[in-house]
Amino acid sequence: MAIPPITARDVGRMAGVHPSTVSRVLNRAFDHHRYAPDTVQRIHDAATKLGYQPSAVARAMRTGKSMTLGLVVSDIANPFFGELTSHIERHVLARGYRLMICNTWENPDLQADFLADLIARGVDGLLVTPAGAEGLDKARDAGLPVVTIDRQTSHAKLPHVGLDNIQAGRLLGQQLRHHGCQRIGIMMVIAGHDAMLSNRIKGLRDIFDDDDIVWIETMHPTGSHHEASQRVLARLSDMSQPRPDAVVGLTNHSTLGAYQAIRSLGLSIPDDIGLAGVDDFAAAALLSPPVSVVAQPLEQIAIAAADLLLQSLHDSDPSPQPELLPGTWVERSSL
Amino acid sequence: MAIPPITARDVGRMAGVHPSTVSRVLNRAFDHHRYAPDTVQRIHDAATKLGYQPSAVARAMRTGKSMTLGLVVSDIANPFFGELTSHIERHVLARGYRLMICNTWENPDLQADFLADLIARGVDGLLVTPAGAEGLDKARDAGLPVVTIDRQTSHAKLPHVGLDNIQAGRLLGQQLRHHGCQRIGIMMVIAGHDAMLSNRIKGLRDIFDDDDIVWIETMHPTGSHHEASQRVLARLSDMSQPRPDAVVGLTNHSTLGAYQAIRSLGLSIPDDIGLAGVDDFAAAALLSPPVSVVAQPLEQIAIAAADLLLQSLHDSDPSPQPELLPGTWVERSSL
DNA sequence: TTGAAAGCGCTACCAC
DNA sequence: GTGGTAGCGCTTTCAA
Repeated sequence: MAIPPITARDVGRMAGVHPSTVSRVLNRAFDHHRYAPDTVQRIHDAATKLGYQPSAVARAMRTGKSMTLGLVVSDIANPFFGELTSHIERHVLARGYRLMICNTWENPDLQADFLADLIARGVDGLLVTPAGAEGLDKARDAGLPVVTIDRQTSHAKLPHVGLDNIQAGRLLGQQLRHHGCQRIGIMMVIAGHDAMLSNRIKGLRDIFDDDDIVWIETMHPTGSHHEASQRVLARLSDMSQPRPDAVVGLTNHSTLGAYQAIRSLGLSIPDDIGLAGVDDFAAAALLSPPVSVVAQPLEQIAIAAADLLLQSLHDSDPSPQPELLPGTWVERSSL
Repeated sequence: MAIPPITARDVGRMAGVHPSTVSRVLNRAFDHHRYAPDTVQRIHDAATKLGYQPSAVARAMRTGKSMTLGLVVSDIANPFFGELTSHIERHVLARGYRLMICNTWENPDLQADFLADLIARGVDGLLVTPAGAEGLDKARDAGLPVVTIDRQTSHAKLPHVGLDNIQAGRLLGQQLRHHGCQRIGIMMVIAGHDAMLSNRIKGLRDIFDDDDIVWIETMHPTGSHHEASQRVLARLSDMSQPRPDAVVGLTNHSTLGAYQAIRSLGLSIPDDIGLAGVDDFAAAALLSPPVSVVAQPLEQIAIAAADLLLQSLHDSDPSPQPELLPGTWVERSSL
C-alpha cells in the first residue's frame, strides 16, 4: 500500500539529469531543439518507464494555477443542470481544465461556503448558477473571474450567459395566443431573488393582459414536482375562479407538476385545457400528449459560459454585457 | 484585481506571533488550554479581521491529504447518476470532504485518464461507476482506496456497493408472473463488460424459461432512449416472432425507449402488452399508464459507498465483500 | 507556551 | 543546454 509516488527527482536520477531539467523538458514538449536530443530521449524514457505523473498539487502551489474551475450549481439531480454540467465539463476538459462541482441545493449560505472553499482550493475561475448573491463579491474581490449562468444576480454585475428570459416568455405567449388561448394560469418555482422568472413573466405580459392571467402560483425551489402538482390542483379545483385555457410551467419541475395535476383531475390535454412550459425535459416528449415547450439552447449556453470564463483567465476583463441566448419553440401537441 | 491572498504569515504578523503558532492554534481548536488565552484571542481576532483562509493547496502539499474525493461517473446528465452524485456529495460534505466529479461518457480510456489525473491531483480516495477496468488497478496500486458503485468490474476485486441485480431481476420476474405474463421481450443497454445486466437477466431466468424469453435486444450505452425505441419498434414489428406479453427495460433509458416504441405502435399498455423495468425515473410515474419498476435504493447505495470509502481512509482494509442492496417493487399500472 | 527550521514537489530564474 | 537555488504556504518536528 501507500506506494511512494514517483517524483521528478526519481526521473532525474534515472535519466542522470537534474530535476529542473526534467521539468523543463517535459513541460515544453515543442522546444526539443533547445536540448540535447539524447537528454530528451533519456528523460522521456525514464518518465514513461517509471510512470511519472507530476503532482498537480505541487504544480498548483508553485505556479498559482490549478487548471481547475469551480462549478457551483443549484441541483445536480435536476437533469437541466446535469446536462448543463455535462456540456460544460466536456468543453473545459478539451482545454485542459477540470471541474470541481458543488451543489448548493438553493441554499445561499452554503453557496458562500462553497465559494470560499473553492477559492481556498485555488480554482482558477468560477462558474455559478447563483442561488443568491452570497459570496459572489468576495470571489470577485479575490481576483477570480466569475461567470454566472442561467440566473443573474441582482446587485453584483457579473458576466453572465443564459436564456433570454423575456424573449422566452414572449415566445411562449405568442404560441399560446396562436393556439387560441385567452386566459392562462402560471405555475412557477421561485429560486432566490433573481430576475429569471420575473423576466419570463414580463415576456408573457407583453402578450397577455393582466386580466388574462387568471392566477400565478409559486413554490419554493427545493420542492419537487409533486408539490407543484398540489398547487396547480388547488388552483384548478377552485371553482370561484374561471378556469384558464392553459396552464404554463415556468420551469421543468413546474410543467411536470402541472401535467400531473391536470391528468389527475381527469382533464384532457389540450381539449379541456392546454399546457406548455419553459425548459425542455426528457419526459416532455413522452407524456400523453407530448408537451410543447420553449427549449433552452443548453449546449450553446454551456459553451458560451465556459468560453467567457476561459477567456477572462487570460485577458483581463470580460465584457460585463450579459450574453442572452434565445429559446426555441418545440411544438408538440399540448396546446 | 489579483488581490494577494492572506497567509498565516500575515495573521502572525498582526497577532505578533510566529506563523507556526497561528497554524497550531487555528487547527487544534479544542486544545486552547495549551496556549496563552491571550495569544489565542489575538490570533483569532487577526484571522477573522483579515478574513484568513488557509490555502488548501499548501495544506494538501504538506500533509499529503487533500480532503477531496474523486467521483468518476458514467454520465452525469443521466438523472440516475445525477441523483446518486447528489446523495454522495451531501454525505461526504458532512464529513468535511469535497468531490471532484468526472464524466467518462462510458469511455474506458477516458476513465483511465481521469483516474490518473485525479491521483495526480492528490485525491484521498476514489468512487467509481466503472465503464471498464481501465485505470482501476493503477489507482489501487497507488495506494488509494477505491470503491466501485452500481457496476462491478470483472477482474479487479474492488470493494463494491450496489443493487443486488440478481434479486432485482428475480423480483421483476416474479411480478411479471404475478400479473400473468408468459412470454417477455427484454431491452437492455450494454455498459462495459460488467456483470450488472447479465445478473439482472440471471434473476429473470430464475423465473422464466429460455423459451419464454422471446428476444433480448441490446444497445450501446452511449445511445439515447430514442435508439432504444427504434430497437424495440423493430422487434415488435417483426411478425415472424410471437409478440411477448410484456417488454422489460433493464435500465431507465431502455424502459423509456420501450414505452415510446409501444405507444408509437398504437398499442395499449397493459391491455395489448405490458411494460416494466429496473431503475425508477421521474417520468415513470407520469407516463400513461404509469410504469411499474424495480427501484434502486439510491440514497442507501450512495451512503453505503461513501461510508465504505471514508472508513477505508482511516482503517487500512475495507472488506472486499460486495455490499448488495435489494431493490423494491414500485407498483404502478403498466402490467 | 512559543519560535525556528525543514520540507512536501514543483518550476522560474540565474548562473555557467 | 543544463545545474543549482529558491520559494510557493503550510504543518511538523525539535529546541528553548
